[in-house]
Amino acid sequence: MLSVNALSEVAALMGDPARAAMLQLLMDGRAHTASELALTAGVTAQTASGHLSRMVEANLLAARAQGRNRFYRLASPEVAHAIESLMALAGQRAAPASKTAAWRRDPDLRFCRTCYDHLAGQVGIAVTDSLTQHGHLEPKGPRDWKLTDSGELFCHRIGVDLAGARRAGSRHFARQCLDWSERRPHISGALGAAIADTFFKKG
Amino acid sequence: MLSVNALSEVAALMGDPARAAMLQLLMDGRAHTASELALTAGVTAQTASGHLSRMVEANLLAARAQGRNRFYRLASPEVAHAIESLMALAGQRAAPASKTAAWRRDPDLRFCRTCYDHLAGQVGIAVTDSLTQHGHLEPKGPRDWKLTDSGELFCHRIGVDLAGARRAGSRHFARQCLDWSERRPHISGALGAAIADTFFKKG
DNA sequence: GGAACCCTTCGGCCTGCAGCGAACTATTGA
DNA sequence: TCAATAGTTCGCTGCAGGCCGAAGGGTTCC
Repeated sequence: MLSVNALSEVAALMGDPARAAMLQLLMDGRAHTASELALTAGVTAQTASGHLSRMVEANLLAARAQGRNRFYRLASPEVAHAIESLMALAGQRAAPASKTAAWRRDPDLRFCRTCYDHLAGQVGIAVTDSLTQHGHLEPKGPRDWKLTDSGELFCHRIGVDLAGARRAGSRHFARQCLDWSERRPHISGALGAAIADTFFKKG
Repeated sequence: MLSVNALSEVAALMGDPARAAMLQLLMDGRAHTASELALTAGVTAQTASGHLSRMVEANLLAARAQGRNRFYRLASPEVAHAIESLMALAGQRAAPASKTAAWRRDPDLRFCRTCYDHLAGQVGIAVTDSLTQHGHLEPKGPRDWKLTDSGELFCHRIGVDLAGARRAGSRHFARQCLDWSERRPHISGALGAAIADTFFKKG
C-alpha cells in the first residue's frame, strides 16, 4: 500500500524534534540558512544538514544556494497548511501568516542585520521594485542585476557612491538576494551596500 | 519550547507505518475494532493495542467498548483534516468524506455482515429513528433500549417474534449498538436480531 | 460453570535512526 | 594565493521504540 507508506514517511519527517523545530521556525515564511536552522533545532551543522537534505528530497523544503550560504524555506503553502493542522491537533495555535506582524515595526533594520549590509525586508523590496519599474534596474542572468544608464543617473542624483562600489574589488557589484517575505529578489552586493549607505547617511 | 514537542509528538504518532495504516483505515469515518485495525496494520493484537492506547491518549482516536469488542474511531474531524493534508503532501489524494458513497449501494447487507445479526447502517438507523419517533422505543440507561407498550403492539402487528427474543436466555434483549455513519446507536441484541429476521422473512 | 473470544499488560529482543567527530568541498574576501 | 567560513559526506555509537510471546481481565454464549 503505497499511500500508507507515503503518509507515514511524511509524518515521520515531521515527527523528529529537531526537524519539527526547523519546520516551526520556517513557518514564518522566511528562508533561513542551514546554520540558523541547526542552531534553532539545537543540533550540530552536520546533523542539521542531513535533516535538511531529507526534507528537501521529500519536497517539504526548497533550497536555494546563495554564496556560501544555503537558504531553506517551506516548499509550498500546502506544507505550511499541513504543519498548521498538526499543531492545531497538538492544542497549540500555529502562528498564522499574519502573526509575522512583529517585523513590521522595524523591517529594514531587522533584516539588514541578518543580511550583511544591504537593505532588505519591505524597504529593500520596495526600493528594488521602484528601481525596476522606473527602468533603472534590470535582471542580468539568474543571480545579478544590471544598472541601466538611467539607473546610473538616478544613483548619481541621490548620491550613491557608484565609483566606490565598483572599486570594491572582488565583491559582486549587484547580486539578486532572495527575500523571505515576498519571495522575490532584492539588491545585494556592493551596489546594495552603497545604496543602503546612502540611505543611512540621509537618515 | 512546548509547541515544538507537541508538534513532533503528534507527527511522530502518525509517522509509524502501523499507526498510519490504522489511521488511514479510520479515515472512512467508521469505527473499527482493535482486531480489524491490527489486521490492517499487519501487526499482532498486542502491538496494535499499544498503538491504539497511545493514539487515544493523544486525543487522535476515541474508543468505545462494546461487549467484548472495542471500537476505535477518529477523535474529531480535525484529526481527519490533518491526515488529509499530510496525504496531500505525500502526493496522494486522501479519500474525502463523500468517497464513502460505495456503501450506499447496500447499506444494510454490508453492515449486517460485520455487525452480527441485526440491522445496522442506514436502514438500522432509520428503523431505530422511526421506532423512537413513534414512541415505540426509548433509551434505557446508556447501553440499552426499552420497548414501550406501543412498541410491543407494533412488533406484534408486524410479526416480530418477541417471545422468541425474550427466550434467548443470557443474551441481552435490546442493546444500543454504536453506528459508524451517523455516530448514533441502533438496536442490537435479541430484539435487533428478531426485527432483522422479520424483515428478511418479508423480503 | 466452562469454553471461546477480544483485548490489554508485562518483559525482553532487536532494528532503525538521530547524533557527533573528522575530513572534504565550495565560496568569499584580503 | 591563502585563510576563514558555510555546508556536506562518511563512519561510528548509543538509545528509543516497535515487535512479539506469555500471561491476565472481561464479555459472550452454550
